[in-house]
Amino acid sequence: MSATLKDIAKKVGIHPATVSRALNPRTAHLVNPTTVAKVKKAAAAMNYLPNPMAAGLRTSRSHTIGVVIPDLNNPLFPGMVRGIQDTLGRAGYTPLLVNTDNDPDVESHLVASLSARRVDGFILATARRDHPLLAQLSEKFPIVLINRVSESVQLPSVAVDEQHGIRLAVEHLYGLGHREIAHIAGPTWSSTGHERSQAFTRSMKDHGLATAKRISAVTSWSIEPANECATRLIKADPAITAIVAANDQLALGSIAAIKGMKLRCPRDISVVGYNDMPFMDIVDPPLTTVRVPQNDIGSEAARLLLSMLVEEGSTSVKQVRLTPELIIRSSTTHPRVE
Amino acid sequence: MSATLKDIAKKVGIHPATVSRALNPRTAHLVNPTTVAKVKKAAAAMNYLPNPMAAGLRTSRSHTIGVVIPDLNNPLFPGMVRGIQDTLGRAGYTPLLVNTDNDPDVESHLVASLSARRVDGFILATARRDHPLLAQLSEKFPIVLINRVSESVQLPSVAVDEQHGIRLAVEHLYGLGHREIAHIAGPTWSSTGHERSQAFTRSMKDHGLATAKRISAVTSWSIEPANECATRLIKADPAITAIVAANDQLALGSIAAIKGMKLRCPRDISVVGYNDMPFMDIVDPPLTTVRVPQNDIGSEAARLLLSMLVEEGSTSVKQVRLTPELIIRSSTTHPRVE
DNA sequence: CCAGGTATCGCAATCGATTGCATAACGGGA
DNA sequence: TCCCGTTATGCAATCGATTGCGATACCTGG
Repeated sequence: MSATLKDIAKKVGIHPATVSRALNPRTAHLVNPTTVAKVKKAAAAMNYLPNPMAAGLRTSRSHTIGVVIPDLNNPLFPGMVRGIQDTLGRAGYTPLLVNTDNDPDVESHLVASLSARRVDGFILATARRDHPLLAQLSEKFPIVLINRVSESVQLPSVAVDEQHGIRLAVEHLYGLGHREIAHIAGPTWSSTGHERSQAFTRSMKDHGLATAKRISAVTSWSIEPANECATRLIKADPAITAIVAANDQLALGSIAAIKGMKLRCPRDISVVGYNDMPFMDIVDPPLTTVRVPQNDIGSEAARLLLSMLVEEGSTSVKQVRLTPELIIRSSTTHPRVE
Repeated sequence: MSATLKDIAKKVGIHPATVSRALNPRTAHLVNPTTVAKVKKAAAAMNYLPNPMAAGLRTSRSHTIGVVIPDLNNPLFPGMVRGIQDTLGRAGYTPLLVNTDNDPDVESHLVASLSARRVDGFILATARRDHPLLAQLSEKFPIVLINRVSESVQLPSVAVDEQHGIRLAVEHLYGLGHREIAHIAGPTWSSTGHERSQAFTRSMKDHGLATAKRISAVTSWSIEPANECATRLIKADPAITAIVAANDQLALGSIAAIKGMKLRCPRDISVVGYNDMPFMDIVDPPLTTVRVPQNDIGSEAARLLLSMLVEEGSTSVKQVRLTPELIIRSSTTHPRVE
């Protein structure tokens, strides 16, 4: 089928081993520059493509990275995947992408199947605050967490400065005149949900505002539960003039709740989201939200993992935090004066 | 590291070849059932995982499929990817996902890199009506096209019955009383754009409606060009009361155009989209659109490719068409009576 | 002119699973 | 009893690239 090292060797009249060395940049200095040139020409002429299985079998490195995503349909993730693919591809690595549907059983099954494929490392976006799988997995593979972090194990990660992001949201609302601000928190098992909730409390306190009974957590990152949650919150406390949602889906659910109660957003209640997923600029109303650098998270994580792959020894655990940015649109305005 | 066939063989006291046969369902009948049992138990005990590189090297099959997507950020595709992953995974295959950004150069580069990885086949969502790469690629690999089809080469494909989808849209508008209907067509280089445009003309003719100067094609599947295009169309022909857009992005662009001209959708002009991407139910206004079975397209394509992988010989080219469905929301209503 | 490098390259083993062929054991029919 | 056909298993080659080790040739300084 495709040309092999042996074919090239025969053509040039040298030994396959020399061809291998000539073609490998790391060992090319061991072979005469003129023969390197001849080999390269021959290789190009026969359009030689190295067989990764043969190389991988010998070196036991597949040049392959397992990328585990909770839900690809969540528009937050494709951006990260893009970043991962780009920088991984540039380094000669191929990502193997899988979906867990937020199901731990599915996850462990898929991780097992990726291990069977002998991936060289993992990028995981599925971390829970306390995640049993992570500890044992991190002993066998280099791992980088993205978007979320783990509290049970210290692992390399690339995430967002949640404190900063939430502060941006709160200060924006405060600046508009809001004082009665509520928070629809994400699931408590996820670090993002937890951190953003904590950050909300802190930011409010910084402004001398209380949060008692103003925080309600949802059990999944989706619209419907947020709708119910926000409805309950508003009914229990009609003084609320603004909501900080822990992500865009929850913001959309909150807006649905507001509409469902025959109120208007932002006239009656302002809403701020988090993530800035695609199309958040054209929903009704266009969502004010905290934009996270999705692409950068992905590429940064890939870079981090690649560096771990070369320098095996270093035990330092790098934990990167990227800075989010507030995107002001039309779901926020001054509180109504009555 | 991980246990090998030899390890198991030593433990059970037999030859590695026998272990291989015992573990392979296709050859297990060649070995004594009792030793099969012993081998399986030992394999499980040592939690043996076959090395796909070694197997692939010998058999020259990687159990890997290249999946080429134009743009993962387009919410249409993650659904298909899901379908592909599920049925491919069930069969022991792993998809290798790549993004081309709709750039032919990037595409050929990525396809080359997937070839180098020795994928067993391709699923391509990037087909153009006349696609030079496809012919040569299809000689070397089994290929299935999804979403789009190719006209220059007859290739297996899984797509949508565009005629039916567009007819649903036109009949819906016609039923509401619209007669002055325009079409924002997709890029002419894509089969979907072309077919939907043709289908629009045919469906209009079936109702005795003319389409002269009522069709305008855009050069990329994105919002901004559609905005300009729709603006031009409406300015040139203010009698228009409804627009059939060739996909949801174009519909969103059309709605932006309508708003930009201080008109209202659907009061002044109704708009129908195509695809039913996520969140189309919460944009402003919620979009009436033709829903395509994204998951089914993916899983059907995977099934098709898998069947091609087993029965090498058959030269029949299966071309599947799935039936779309109209989702009526709030971007369409009766035309205004003036 | 020779010893000790150094540059260049060949040899052969190796990674782990697969598979055609050979061998051995066994059972039944003539 | 002998032969032949199963059944079960072993043997060894093979896939293609990598790499430690050894061999050769050449070069330089003493």
